[in-house]
Amino acid sequence: MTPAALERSQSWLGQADLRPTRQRLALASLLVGDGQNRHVTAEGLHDAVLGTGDRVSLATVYNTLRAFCEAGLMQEVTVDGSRSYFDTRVDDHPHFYMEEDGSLMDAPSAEFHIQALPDVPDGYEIAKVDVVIRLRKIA
Amino acid sequence: MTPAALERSQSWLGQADLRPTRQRLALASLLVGDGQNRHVTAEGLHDAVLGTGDRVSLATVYNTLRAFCEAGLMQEVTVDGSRSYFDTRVDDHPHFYMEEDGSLMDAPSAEFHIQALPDVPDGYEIAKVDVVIRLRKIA
DNA sequence: CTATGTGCAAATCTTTTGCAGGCTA
DNA sequence: TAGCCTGCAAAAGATTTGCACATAG
Repeated sequence: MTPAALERSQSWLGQADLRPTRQRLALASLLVGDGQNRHVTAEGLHDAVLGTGDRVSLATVYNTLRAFCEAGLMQEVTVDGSRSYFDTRVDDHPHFYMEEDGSLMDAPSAEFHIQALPDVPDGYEIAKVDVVIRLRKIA
Repeated sequence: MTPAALERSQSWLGQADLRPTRQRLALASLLVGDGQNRHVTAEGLHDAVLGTGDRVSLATVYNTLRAFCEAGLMQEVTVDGSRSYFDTRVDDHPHFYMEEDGSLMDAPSAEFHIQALPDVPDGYEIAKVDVVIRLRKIA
């Protein structure tokens, strides 16, 4: 982990008053160490952290991702019934989902626009609008 | 099951060359017996069929819903990581999801419009655009 | 009769939880 | 030191599967 990545990870955790433990720093540096947005699954992040030589249990990866979401550092994105994805970008934005390999990425939202939303039933308000654009490889 | 519901169920299965077994007819009549669209979970449909007095195993409900999807009679909708929803309406349309009780319904799509979609990465084409409008009860 | 369906129980897969021990502030 | 974290293994929940029996065409 570079010094810059360490510092980013520490301040990211600090924002949410989460203690900078070894495991959290290891995960945070993979998530925000380079300042880029990431979309990960628990399994994928676990593999990635093992790849760096750090040892973090899968249960801790799950618990930590959940803690990051509760702290508002990440958000969960539902695209595939069988797995949860976690996104380091926390505003409401559309996603591309590659059906081919199950990867998820941000769709350029500048070019995306919803012209009109349907009327919401009485007594309800919109919590969030999820847009997932499923992509298929052209044969 | 009314004669009309039976006939609708039979022709629905017939469209897809699925044999009209007792279990499939029982499920189909709950899904399309009255000509309305339905959004169900496997568990919910299983409870419903038991409520009518018919006996269908939960495994068969799962297998049958999957068969209906493969046959193009229904589509799976992903809104909640922990459960699958199945929709009898098979075109691409937006949904309302009530976070409060986990129910799913069609959003009036006439009033819904996407003005511009982001550019799709080279080599890919859009398979489907999923829009889920999450609703929260106003306090 | 033969290929399809069905039911049950067991297997799978992802995610959560209980609890004993470890570590940060 | 006190409370928060972590790891492990076990639990939990949703869905799938193997296999023997049943049934539609």
